[in-house]
Amino acid sequence: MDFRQIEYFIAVAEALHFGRAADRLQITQPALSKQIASLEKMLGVQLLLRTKRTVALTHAGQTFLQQAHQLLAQRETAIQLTKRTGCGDIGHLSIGFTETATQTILPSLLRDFLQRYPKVNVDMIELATEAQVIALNQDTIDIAFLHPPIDQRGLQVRPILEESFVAVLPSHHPLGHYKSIPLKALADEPLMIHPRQEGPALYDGFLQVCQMAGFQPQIVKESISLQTRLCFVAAGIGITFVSEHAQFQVGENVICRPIENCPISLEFGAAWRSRSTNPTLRNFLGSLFGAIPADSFSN
Amino acid sequence: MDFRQIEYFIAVAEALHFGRAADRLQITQPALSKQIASLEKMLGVQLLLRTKRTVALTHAGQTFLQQAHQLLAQRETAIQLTKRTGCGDIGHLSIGFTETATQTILPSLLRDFLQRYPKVNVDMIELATEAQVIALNQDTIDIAFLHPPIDQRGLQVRPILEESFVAVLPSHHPLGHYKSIPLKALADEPLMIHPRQEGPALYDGFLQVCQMAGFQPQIVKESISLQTRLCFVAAGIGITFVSEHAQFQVGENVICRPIENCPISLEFGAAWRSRSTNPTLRNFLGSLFGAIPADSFSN
DNA sequence: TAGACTAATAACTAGAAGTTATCAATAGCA
DNA sequence: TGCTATTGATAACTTCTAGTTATTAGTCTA
Repeated sequence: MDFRQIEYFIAVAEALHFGRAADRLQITQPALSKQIASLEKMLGVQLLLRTKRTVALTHAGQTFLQQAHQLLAQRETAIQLTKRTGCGDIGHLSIGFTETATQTILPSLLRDFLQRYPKVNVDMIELATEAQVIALNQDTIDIAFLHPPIDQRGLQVRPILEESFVAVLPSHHPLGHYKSIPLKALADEPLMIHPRQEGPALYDGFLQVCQMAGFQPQIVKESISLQTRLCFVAAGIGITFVSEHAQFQVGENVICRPIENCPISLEFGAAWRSRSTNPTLRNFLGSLFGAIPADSFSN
Repeated sequence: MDFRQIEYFIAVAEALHFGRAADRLQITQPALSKQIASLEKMLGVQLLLRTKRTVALTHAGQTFLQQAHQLLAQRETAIQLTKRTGCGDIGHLSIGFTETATQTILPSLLRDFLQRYPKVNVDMIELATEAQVIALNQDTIDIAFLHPPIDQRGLQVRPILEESFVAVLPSHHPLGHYKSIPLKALADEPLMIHPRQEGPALYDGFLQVCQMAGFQPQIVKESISLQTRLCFVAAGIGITFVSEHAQFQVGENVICRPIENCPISLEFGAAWRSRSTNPTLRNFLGSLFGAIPADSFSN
């Protein structure tokens, strides 16, 4: 039994006339008669009651007609689902991200993407940069929003923005008088920073900048949690740093000031597997960059 | 897209190897490659990622694989439903019947039939003989249990049993002394009987038998309801008749006695359309008669 | 770097589906 | 009653599609 016979049977069952059904199918009547006969033979059941003048459905024919319609409908569904999966209209996209993403591009990006592709099932997983690289290589996420540099083997990386940092001081700290704090003014201040392993590039970069300015920073506390560090600042224990995008969420009793001539910054970018075959990723990159970047999927 | 391509794709998707899939399908590898290529072309989507050494499913291919399995399953369902409808394993049977049927064959017949054909949806409609003949001709019932004679045009009729009647007397009526009442003894008794239009054959037959015995019966009441007539009997108003099958349900204060040499009887039989195409009817006749009667469906 | 492996391609063959011509049975009509 | 139009089945033939064999072109492994 193939779809040809199913379509032919529906035509005969609806016309109840072999000649007219054949016309509708753009074939000749003997071809139709033969196909219906072979369908009946295959099923071992008579579907049509033919006299020399009339055609009628048997009970089995009525049952088969209903099933035939269902089969055609399901074929159409299968075709549409497959096509739409192929072009990324339907599918699954796993996004890894750091906090920076939620403070910058991710909200509007997601809104745009889901407005254009509402049937895509999006998963969001907050992960540190290192964990995202692992997740990309394990194919558990399709795209990562992270802080380069990273091991790029098999990955495409594109910069999105560069974050500069501002100093966070206790409200009444003397350095608060500066509109923008000279870097050297931090030489004698107790500083709090994130642990090196949570972001070695930024950590090392900061130390290097201080050395170039001629001093060794006094790091009194290393804490991964920005919230913890902000508490210590509010308590007057020291000074910390926050990305410029987060400076309006630092809370009470502290103030933010830019640092003069400070080239410390944190790269922020997107990365994905060069060999990714997820069609929704292509569309997501379109939403992200306005167009799909050249060589997005070359090795 | 036909079922051949669907089966071929499933084989490749499961083997992830064109050569081995072709072996399993008992065709050669180029034939398989061509069919898959034409399926992809028809869908406008790549289903498989081929390198010169490996084959893998794309996301669209995974979607299609799932749909493909569903399509094959539904084809199988369609075939089975149609076959089972054709042989009467599945279907719908409407049975018309009179009270006699429920008092005699119908309970055990239905039990047997439904035990053998549990998927058949049986409708039971209690109708008078005349109404059943109309219902048969309108195809609203498939088989009738009724009281011949009827207009047999286009119908097959088979006798099932012949009901004889017993007299119902008040408990202390003098005729109660007879073990079996002579017909002539009813000559002077007030009799109650059903209205002629509710069963003309039986009504006329009774009058004829009395005339042949040399008297004109005194009919004092005509009531369709047996219950009404039994009440009047219990009240001593007269005598009525009940089919022998119903004589143990007549209730209090009345007694039943056979009538001697009384050839009044009510035929009871089954009727169905000669041209019926309902396969469940064939099986029902098998349960009813032990075998399907010869010429059941000839004109 | 040679050889094994694997999917694609090309040319050819076989089989299934379609076409034309015709038949046989029936219904409607004169 | 006989004539004609209608309609599905059948037979013989043609066309198109699926399958076969032989070969090619990349890859991976030893």
